Amino acid sequence: MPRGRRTGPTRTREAIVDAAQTAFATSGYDAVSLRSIARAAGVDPALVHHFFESKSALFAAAMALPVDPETFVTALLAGDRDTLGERLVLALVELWDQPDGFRGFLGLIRGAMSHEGAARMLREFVTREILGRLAEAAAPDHPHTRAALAGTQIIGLAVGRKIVGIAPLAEADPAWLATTIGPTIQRYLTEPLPPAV
Amino acid sequence: MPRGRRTGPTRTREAIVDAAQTAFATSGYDAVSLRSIARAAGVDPALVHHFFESKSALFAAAMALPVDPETFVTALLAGDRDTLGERLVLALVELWDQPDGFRGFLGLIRGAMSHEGAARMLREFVTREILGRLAEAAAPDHPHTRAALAGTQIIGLAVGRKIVGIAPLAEADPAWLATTIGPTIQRYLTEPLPPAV
DNA sequence: TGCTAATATCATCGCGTGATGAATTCTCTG
DNA sequence: CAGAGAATTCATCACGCGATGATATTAGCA
Repeated sequence: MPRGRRTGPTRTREAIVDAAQTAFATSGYDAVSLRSIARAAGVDPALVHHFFESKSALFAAAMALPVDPETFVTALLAGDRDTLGERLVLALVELWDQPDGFRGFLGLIRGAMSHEGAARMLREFVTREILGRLAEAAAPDHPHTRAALAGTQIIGLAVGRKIVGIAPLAEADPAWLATTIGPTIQRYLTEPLPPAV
Repeated sequence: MPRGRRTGPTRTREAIVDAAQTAFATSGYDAVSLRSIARAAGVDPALVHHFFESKSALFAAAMALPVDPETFVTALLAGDRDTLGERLVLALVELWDQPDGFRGFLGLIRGAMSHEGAARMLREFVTREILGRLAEAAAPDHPHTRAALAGTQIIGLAVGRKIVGIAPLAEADPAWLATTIGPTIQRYLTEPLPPAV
């Protein structure tokens, strides 16, 4: 390959992030090498280091979300509060099912299993950016606890459907999942909680 | 170190499995090296290969469960069917909270994120050995679907409490979790499901 | 036009990896 | 008490890793 800068506009950085998203979402954090990302992006390995200080910096960049959480939450809150759970499940599942829809989120989940930084990102993102705001708007009391409870069901669904691939879930219709699992979320977000012990 | 077989009875194999369980539960699959396991077990790396054909064979051996599923399930089914969900959550959380209680299961979850073999083990174990049998006993229809639904909530709880460490969950009292999350499991296992689409 | 900064390649370092094979010492059976 | 087989160590292989630094080419601004 010729050395030196290519002529014309440049998309290399984007290509690297793109390849990294796919790789992290597919294989987690440790199993992915910078070299394999560079290969997938059609790029020299050293370029990855040129654009991103380290592997973990690239990981953080790749986890940037493809959907604006603000818009997402606002749209959900605009509808009927009694069906918030169902609509959240439906929206998430459809998002995950898009080929490029939520690669970042899946990578985040995978990464969180073995990487404390990713675990922190997942924790903060799920409970603060999404569920925390929904819980605050939906019920006055204990928004953090409600968000955490709903988070367990959502993470479990994501793992079961998109990562582990438990058959009845992986193939289930999104609408069916919404009517089946939605009420669980609804309960966690809005119904009275047992008193703490 | 002197070469050759040590005098006296031998516990090396167990030491290796033990160290592997801890390591896999703590860090997942890829991030764990055979050498680090050998180091933790106070053993020569080549010994690991002597006892286990490969890293993945060791992983499989390490995932062998510390609790007999048969006994576990039977005990749960002996109680009141209406509180099955609560009792299951309570039993699982208390099991996970024991220092050595469920290292294997946590490793399995972590490993499942990046390792297809582990994902298969998790899938089959959770849905067949535990939840499948509970669902069959608790409700006549769609045991597989019910087991999968309950599985999402349980995996999500395990991830949230023991891996990602979402604060309100990680510190919550087991009994409180049982009364809060138990009804979700109960619903998935026993209440009428929406018709498939 | 000329200079700087951004983009790109290449060569290489040091390290840890999983795996293998030979050598050594012990245990156990007959 | 001999010999087979199990348990253990050591030396080593080939490889892929993340990272670094030198060098070449182009873009964009003065």
